[in-house]
Amino acid sequence: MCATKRPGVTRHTMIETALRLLDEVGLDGLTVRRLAAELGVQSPALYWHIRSKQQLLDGMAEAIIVAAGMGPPRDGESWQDWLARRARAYRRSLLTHRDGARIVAGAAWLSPATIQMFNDELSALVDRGFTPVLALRAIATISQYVNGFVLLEQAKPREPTENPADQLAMLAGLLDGGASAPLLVAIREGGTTTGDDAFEHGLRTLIEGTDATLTGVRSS
Amino acid sequence: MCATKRPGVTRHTMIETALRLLDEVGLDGLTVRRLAAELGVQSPALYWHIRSKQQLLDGMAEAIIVAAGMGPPRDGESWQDWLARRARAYRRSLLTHRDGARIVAGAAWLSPATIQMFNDELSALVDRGFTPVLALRAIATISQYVNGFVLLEQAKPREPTENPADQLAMLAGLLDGGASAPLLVAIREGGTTTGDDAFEHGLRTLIEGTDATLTGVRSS
DNA sequence: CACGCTGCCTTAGCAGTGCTAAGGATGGCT
DNA sequence: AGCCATCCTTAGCACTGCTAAGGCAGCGTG
Repeated sequence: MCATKRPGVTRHTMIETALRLLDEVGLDGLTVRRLAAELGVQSPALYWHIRSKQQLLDGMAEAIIVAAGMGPPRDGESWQDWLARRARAYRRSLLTHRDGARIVAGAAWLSPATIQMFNDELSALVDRGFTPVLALRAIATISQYVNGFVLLEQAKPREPTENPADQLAMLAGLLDGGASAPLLVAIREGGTTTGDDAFEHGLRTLIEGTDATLTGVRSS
Repeated sequence: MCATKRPGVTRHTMIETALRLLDEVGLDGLTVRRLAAELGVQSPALYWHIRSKQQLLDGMAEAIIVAAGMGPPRDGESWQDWLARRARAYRRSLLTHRDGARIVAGAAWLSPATIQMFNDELSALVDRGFTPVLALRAIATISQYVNGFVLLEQAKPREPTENPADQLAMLAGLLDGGASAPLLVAIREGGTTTGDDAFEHGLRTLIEGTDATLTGVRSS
């Protein structure tokens, strides 16, 4: 296998170049013609290597997932630490490329290797006291959270939100409680719905909740 | 305000019709021309009422959010019950329309009324012992989870997944542990990553985690 | 050596997209 | 009656993903 004879462009270079191009122009600007130009060929040439653009996007999604380097926990690592590390790695990988979350959200991933890895991860959780169903749901829930989180995080600011201070003032005029409205207080005290702090909060919440569920199951 | 003179099509009817059309043709099939035809006009006529298609999608997103009927808790409702009810209502509303999650995920919502409601919700949580930042993050985290969950839930099955049993058998051949691979056991025991049960699991996890965080803050 | 065959790429073009420009019709107001 | 704002039309631009058909290299075989 892996018999790359000597074509100027392969599936692999396509995906690599597409991911690089993605950071420049964003998902909406990533057209087949633009990618072809970047590869030094005409656009229909790409359809020799892929069946459709969606197939290319699927490949990019898998590359992003693989790049996260997830997998079973290390020796001696608690499942809490591992799940947190895994979630952070996943988010990092999504954030690495512009619109990364949108790409994996719109893909029908599931390469055999990914499934195998997923299964290994479940095994690790089962070894640590999870039932198979609980393990599946724990990982799925966290993944769904990370996906949803980064998706909002990468949502383009529709209008470059002029001055943040102005915006706060506008909110104060709008809301009932004036400057003491909880939303304003929260924002003033550094509360955000994106960024590392907000992510860590949600992640901690999920892991603590999983912990509660797990001990509940054990004691029953 | 509300001076609808007598145009054949208004912003409101556009959004309503677009949502109905969405269920038929999906987000990818929802074109301006198709919508115009549905309204009995030519496509450029719509641009008298909206500046761009994205603006239409934003309107649809807000309609979906408003239709969820969220808002502050009822009298005597615990914050746990309320957050759960809110999350379920949100998911229901997203599921009501095909590709609903994709639409709200791609929108820059935030109408003044929505912000006001959001602020009221924070107030309710603050009344029940949350700090403003904690309240903001609790609601944001849950919303992000719901969004991510339904997004995957509504992801189109790329190929209509022939026979489920065949697929299970194929997985069994693929995975290391054979038929006893944790992933297979989980699936066989009714574990899914979409559907009501999976959703309730993640929701419970999040609320229990929030509970833990809250009591942790209180006791410190 | 000439042949044909396969792999990779080209040119040309189709159907469809969001959106704009310019003008026509219809009504209410002065 | 005349004007003007409102709402819709026709025509068309630049662009999209994708297909059809052909060309041109390099290979193995007669």
